[in-house]
Amino acid sequence: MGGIPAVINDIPDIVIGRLPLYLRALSYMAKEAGKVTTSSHELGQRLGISSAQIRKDLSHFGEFGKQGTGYHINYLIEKLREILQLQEEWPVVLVGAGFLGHALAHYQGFEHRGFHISFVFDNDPEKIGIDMNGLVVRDISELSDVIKEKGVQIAIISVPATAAQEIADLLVGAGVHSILSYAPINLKAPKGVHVLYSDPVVQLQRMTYYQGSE
Amino acid sequence: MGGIPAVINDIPDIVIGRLPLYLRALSYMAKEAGKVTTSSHELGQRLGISSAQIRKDLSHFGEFGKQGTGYHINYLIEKLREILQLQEEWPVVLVGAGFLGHALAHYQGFEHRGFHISFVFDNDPEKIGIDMNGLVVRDISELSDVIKEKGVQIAIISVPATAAQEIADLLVGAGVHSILSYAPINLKAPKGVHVLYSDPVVQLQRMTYYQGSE
DNA sequence: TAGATTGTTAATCGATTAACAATC
DNA sequence: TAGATTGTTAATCGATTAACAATC
Repeated sequence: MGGIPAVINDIPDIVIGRLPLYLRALSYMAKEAGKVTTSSHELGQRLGISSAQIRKDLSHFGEFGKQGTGYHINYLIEKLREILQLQEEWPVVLVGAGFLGHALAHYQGFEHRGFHISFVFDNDPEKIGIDMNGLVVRDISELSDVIKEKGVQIAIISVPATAAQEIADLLVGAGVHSILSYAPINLKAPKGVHVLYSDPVVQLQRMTYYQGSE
Repeated sequence: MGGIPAVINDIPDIVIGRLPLYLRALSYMAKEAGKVTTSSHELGQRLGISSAQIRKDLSHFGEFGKQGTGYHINYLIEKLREILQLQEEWPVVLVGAGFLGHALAHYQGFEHRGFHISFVFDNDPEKIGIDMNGLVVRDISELSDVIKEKGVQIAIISVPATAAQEIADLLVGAGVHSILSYAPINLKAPKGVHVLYSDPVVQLQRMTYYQGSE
C-alpha cells in the first residue's frame, strides 16, 4: 500500500550519547568557571572531542550558535535540556537497598539534572521499612502497583546478579521503559525498553589490556 | 632516518571494549548455565551483537574456535583473560570513603574477575581509621607513598566532583595508569593515562531522549 | 574592518555485515 | 556423509574530519 513511511528518527544513538557530556561540561563552565559563552573548540578541548564533531552533533537539532562569537552557554544548556526531555524531573524507582542502593539513595547528583529517586524497594524484611535519606524502603511486592499508579518510567537496579532478570521483568511488566542496571549480567528486555549497564569490573577490564604498553 | 616504525597496535579500542562483555557472558554460560561449548551465534544473541562481529573481534587475537562445533567456553575464557592481562589480580586503590566508597569496598564482584581493592583513602578525620570490609581507611596524605611503594597502577575515584581533579593529579603523579572515576566531571590527565567514567545521571540522560517515542 | 567561529559539504576514515570456502 | 560453524574477504554502511563560505 505504499503509505506513510515510518517516522525516521535519523539521529544516531552515538550522537544522543554525547549530548549529556556536553550538558555536563557546559554546566560546569557556567557554574564553576563562571563563563558566559564558549566555542565548539573550547568545549571540544575540555572533552577531548573535535570541534567539528560538536558542531555536527548540534546541527542535527538546530542552529544554536553565532558566527564569530560561539555559543551562549545558558542558552545551549536550555536547548540540550529540551532535546533530552530534562525540563521536568523524572521520578526514578530504585530496586535494591544494599550498599549500592544506599549510595544511590544518598547521591546528591540527581537533583537539578533531571531526576529524583522517588521510591526504593527491597525484598529483605530486615530492610523493608528503614529510612534511606528520607525514603522508606518498601516491599518488592508493592513494586508493580506503585509503578503503575505513579506512572514511573525509569528504574535503577542495584540487586545481586541472580535477582536482576526477575526484577527487570517486573519493571518492564509494570511499564518501565528505561533501566540502568548495576548487576553484572546481560538483561533480556523487549524491544522499546532501553537498558544501560554500569559494571565497574567491565570498565577496569577495558583498561588492563593497555597496562604496560606505555 | 627512516628507522623502525613505532609498533602499531592495530586493534581498535572498540574491540577491546567488547572483550570484557564476552568474558562476562562466557563466565555466566559456564557457571550458571552449565554449558561447555558455545557458538558465535549463541554468544551474539545473548549480547545483542552479530555473530560476524564476534568472530571478527576474536580473529584479531588468534583462532580460538573449531568449524562445526564452535568455541570451548573455558578455553576461550582463558584466552580472553590472557589478552586482557587478567591472569593475576590487580591491586586497586579506592579514594573516597563515602557512601559510594563504602559500596565499592563491600562489592563482591571484584574477586575472581581480576581485581582486589587493596587500599582505601579519605581526607575526613572522622573516616580515617574506620574499618571498611576489612580495610582500614587511610589518610589521603599517605596516598602517594603507598602507591609508589606497592606499585599500584589502578585507582577508583569516589570523591565529590570538587576534589576529583586534585585526587587524579595525585594518583597520576604517584604512578597510576588507569582511573575509573565516579565523579561527575571530566578529568584532565596526561597521555598514556586511561580514564573511564561512571556517572549514573549521564546514563539516565542518554535514555530520556527516547522516552515517549514508543 | 579584521578576526573569529559557525553550520554544512564532501572526503576520509573506520566499523559492521554478508557471504563463503574451509573444515570439524 | 551432511550439517554446522569457523575465520576471512570484500562490500556496505556509518561516523569523523577537513575545509570553507557565510556572517557575527
